[in-house]
Amino acid sequence: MRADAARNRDRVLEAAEFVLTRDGLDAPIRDIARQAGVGVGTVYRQYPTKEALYQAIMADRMERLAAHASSLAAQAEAGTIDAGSAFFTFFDSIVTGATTKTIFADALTDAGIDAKAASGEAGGHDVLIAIETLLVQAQRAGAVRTDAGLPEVLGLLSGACLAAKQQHWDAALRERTLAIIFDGLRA
Amino acid sequence: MRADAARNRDRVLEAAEFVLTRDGLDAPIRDIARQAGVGVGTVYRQYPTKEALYQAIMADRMERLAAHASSLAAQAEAGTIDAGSAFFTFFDSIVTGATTKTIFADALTDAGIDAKAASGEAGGHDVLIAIETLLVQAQRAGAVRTDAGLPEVLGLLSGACLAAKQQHWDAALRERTLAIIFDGLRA
DNA sequence: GACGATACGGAACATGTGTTCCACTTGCCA
DNA sequence: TGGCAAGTGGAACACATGTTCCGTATCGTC
Repeated sequence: MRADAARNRDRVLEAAEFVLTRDGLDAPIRDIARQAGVGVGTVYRQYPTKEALYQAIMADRMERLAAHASSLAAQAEAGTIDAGSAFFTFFDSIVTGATTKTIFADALTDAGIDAKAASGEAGGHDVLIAIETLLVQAQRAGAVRTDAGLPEVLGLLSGACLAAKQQHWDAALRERTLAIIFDGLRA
Repeated sequence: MRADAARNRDRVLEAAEFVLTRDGLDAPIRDIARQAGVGVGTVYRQYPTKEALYQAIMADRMERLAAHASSLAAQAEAGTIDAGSAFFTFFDSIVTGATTKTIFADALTDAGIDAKAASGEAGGHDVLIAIETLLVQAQRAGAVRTDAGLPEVLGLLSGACLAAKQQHWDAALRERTLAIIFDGLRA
């Protein structure tokens, strides 16, 4: 691969993340290309379709999310933090992220749908596995009711993300609303 | 107004509700016209813009929703049913409706945004006033925590609607997820 | 039944956006 | 440095969809 091609690939990915995060999924490819300072042809050379570009960004986001969740799970396992805090902190951080980076909400929802498609055992996304780990740990620690499964938690999580996104929750409203959800989730 | 014009106006409204409910907001006007058995010109004669058509349907829906909420509020006031049940029943029926009639979720969210725009006193939509009445009654009856305001309830409500819509909740999942939210809302 | 006004249908237009294509440019290697 | 393969930019194309327009059909009245 030529040096300029590699440079452009990174610029396109960066620009796509920026623009999609700002404008949502409906952002035109032309905007992404302009942001990256390249032509649309260059974007299409890297990602054959808009869907592919979107998938690439989602995969990246999901990976980071999974890493965050795994890190919290490991700390909880080690006893550095308690499992309940780990679970609720993660939940909160996702919703907070969704408020500003609107693409988060859709991503999470997509993941949830994937989860349903591959329901039961071999859950598709790493994020989902990581979230389930946090959930189970919190339940073992007695911080979360045991009759709440992954589907319910994902429903609450993406619901909160979607509402936060569409209604533009401020920090105070987010805190109060999450407090209600968290109280419902407790054992 | 000519008789055929009046007949078509009703057919268009009916078709629009059907198609928008089935396909969501992105449904093309042509589909609505075809469903109504008229040309697009006829649709545009009744509603000068797609937005106007959407608003007309939303207004209709909101009116019915408000009527439902008011009816429950009146029953609760009269002591026929208890205020807590009235509130939670209404909440449940909205989410159930959103699962099949996907337009509900967007409508509710829009209403919520309107509410924020006209925040404070003279809340715009009748539905919101009716919901707030149900909420206050339930709080007076000791069935709902008093630190939950209308914004929080609307957030939870539209969040649940949006998640139910996008993740295609079945009845069992809806019931379990709402149980968690309701537990969080209780005093 | 005739006639004017009203309404209709759907082709045509405007616009936005995903995708392709190719003449031109640029990086790499000998 | 010269040559060519790889890469680029953006015009052009394809297509979906909101909206307008007008020749034609229909309604209501006399």
